[in-house]
Amino acid sequence: MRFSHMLIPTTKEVPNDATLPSHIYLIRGGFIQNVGGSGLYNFLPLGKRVLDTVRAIAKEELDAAGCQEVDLAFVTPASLWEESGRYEKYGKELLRLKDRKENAFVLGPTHEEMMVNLVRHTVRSYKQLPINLYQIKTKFRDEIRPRFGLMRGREFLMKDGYSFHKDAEDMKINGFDNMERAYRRIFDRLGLDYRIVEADSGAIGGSGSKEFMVLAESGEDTIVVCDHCSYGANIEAAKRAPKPAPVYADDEAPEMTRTDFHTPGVTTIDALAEFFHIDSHHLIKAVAKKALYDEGVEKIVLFFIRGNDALEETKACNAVDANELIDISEEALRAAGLTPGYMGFNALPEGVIFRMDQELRGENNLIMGANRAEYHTIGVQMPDVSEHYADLVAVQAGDVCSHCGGTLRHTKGIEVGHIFQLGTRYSEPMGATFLDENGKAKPYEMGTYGIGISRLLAAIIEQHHDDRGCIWTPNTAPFAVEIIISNVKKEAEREAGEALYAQLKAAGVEVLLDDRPERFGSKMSDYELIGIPLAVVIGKKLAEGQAEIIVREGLDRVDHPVDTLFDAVMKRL
RNA sequence: CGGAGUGUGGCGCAGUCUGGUAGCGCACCUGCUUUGGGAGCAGGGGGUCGAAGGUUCGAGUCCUUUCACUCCGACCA
Repeated sequence: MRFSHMLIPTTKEVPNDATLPSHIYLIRGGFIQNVGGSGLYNFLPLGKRVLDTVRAIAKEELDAAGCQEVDLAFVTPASLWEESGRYEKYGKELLRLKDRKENAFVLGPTHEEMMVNLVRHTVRSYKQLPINLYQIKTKFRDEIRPRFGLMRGREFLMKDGYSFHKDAEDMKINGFDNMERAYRRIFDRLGLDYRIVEADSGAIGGSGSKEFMVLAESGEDTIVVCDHCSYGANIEAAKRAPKPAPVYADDEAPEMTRTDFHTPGVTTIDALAEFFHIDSHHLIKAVAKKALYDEGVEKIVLFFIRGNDALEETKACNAVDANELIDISEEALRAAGLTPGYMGFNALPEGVIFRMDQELRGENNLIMGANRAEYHTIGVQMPDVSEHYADLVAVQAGDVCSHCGGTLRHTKGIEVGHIFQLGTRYSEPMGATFLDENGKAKPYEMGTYGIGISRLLAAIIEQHHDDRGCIWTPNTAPFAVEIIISNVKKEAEREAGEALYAQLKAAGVEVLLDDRPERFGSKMSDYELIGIPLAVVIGKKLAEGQAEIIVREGLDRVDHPVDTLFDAVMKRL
């Protein structure tokens, strides 16, 4: 391909809303173009080439793992979503629309319902199972806040796969584990440094899920990793060994008899710790939220955790089985009969539900709000009622790994893949069954598997760039090599460049020839910005029979005789 | 949705407070020179000032309404 004929609108200017390297370089390098803000992007020729490459790698590995590609309708009938119960639950990210006859549709953000519908009409017998279907298709999610370019657009290319099995064991082995292996191969081929972590199952439902996280400082997800073993988890699902009590000299661990204590003006954990001269480990923090349920039902819920812990909102949301948790104002708390700053789980007003962190179970000698103004209760003993307890807290850096006793730390990741063991979450409500060996109808055991194809372009660049631009990994680069003719008006340079270009093309190499009448500086800058792994510069050293070979990673340059350039390039590909 | 801000040629911005004939940089077009790190000179094209309404002799500027986008928090591949 000739640069002069290709639409590659590189710019010097940084788009003012772009903060991440991937966003900046993909725009500046002419890979993508923003469409009227708001998380919509056009893929220009360079971006399309990379996208197709990533897509092709995913397809190859999935097909090799026994999956079959299909292509489902993008506009999907709302009735299917009502069957699964997600029409309401999914929230505003789901773009709902009506046709001219007022029939309701949604733009598919994911396609569990569609795929179950496909299979329930076509698969009847256990003999046809397992089956694993996927598509690579544009999805639409009306994101609350699109940002970071391709990282969180509203429209994006996603591979979504679904497997159907006769029982849970087969789903785990031939579905879930098989996909984990396929995903490893895909991300390995893409050249990414990633980590597989335990994850929350979120809105899609089901149990047992893992995320593939590309490690990058700019990642939107916080992941917890162990510095000693291979444990890794999204903060939303991370576990730790119970937090040990502070170490006290001799027998100075606090002991108290239960009583209410006058604590005027002491409304924060820090103030409380200071007031009683006690480590916040022994305090109970109350975090109030409003939980939202289907059909507009709202409940006030209190979460009780240690004073030195922080609430992990996804865990908390799961603990009360809510669709969503939102913040609640102090006024609303007072209106419900609560006393901000002095809340505890004893003598709670009617209608307020609560959960306590599981690590508090069996503890005593704690201090907690007394549910009346200016009083805290000391010497609190935790009640022994199982349904009140759940895992609620965010694992903190320095906490202890529950697997090996090592130290946990936080790091940031970009979620590029997610695999779920779904079970019968969709097949059952949607009446999708097959006949088993005994002729009995059973719902399919399902797995579901996603890869953010367009997001991967951003993830690759987040991990592979320098201060000049992109550095594509060998298997993802839009071209394998770029030939830069320094000055196209010099016949000799032009001829040497054209000759090498013809040779490489004939050899089947994806090669870009920069034959533009630009100055050398702009061509080099564009090369560095676009980030093709290898370049050959035909320039002023041609007089001595030399050309220059540049490796984008590190920008190392070596001179090489022109007459053996072709072989030298081929050797480096 | 809560908080903050911005809408002016393709892109980035000034002009708005204090109303008086729309400007700068980049990009683009033409010509000449230049060609190893985003060139120089000369000439040129391109803007319903987000939208609607109002005040005024006169509105990019003042008032009202509205829309969109961006940034900081809750969603997810």
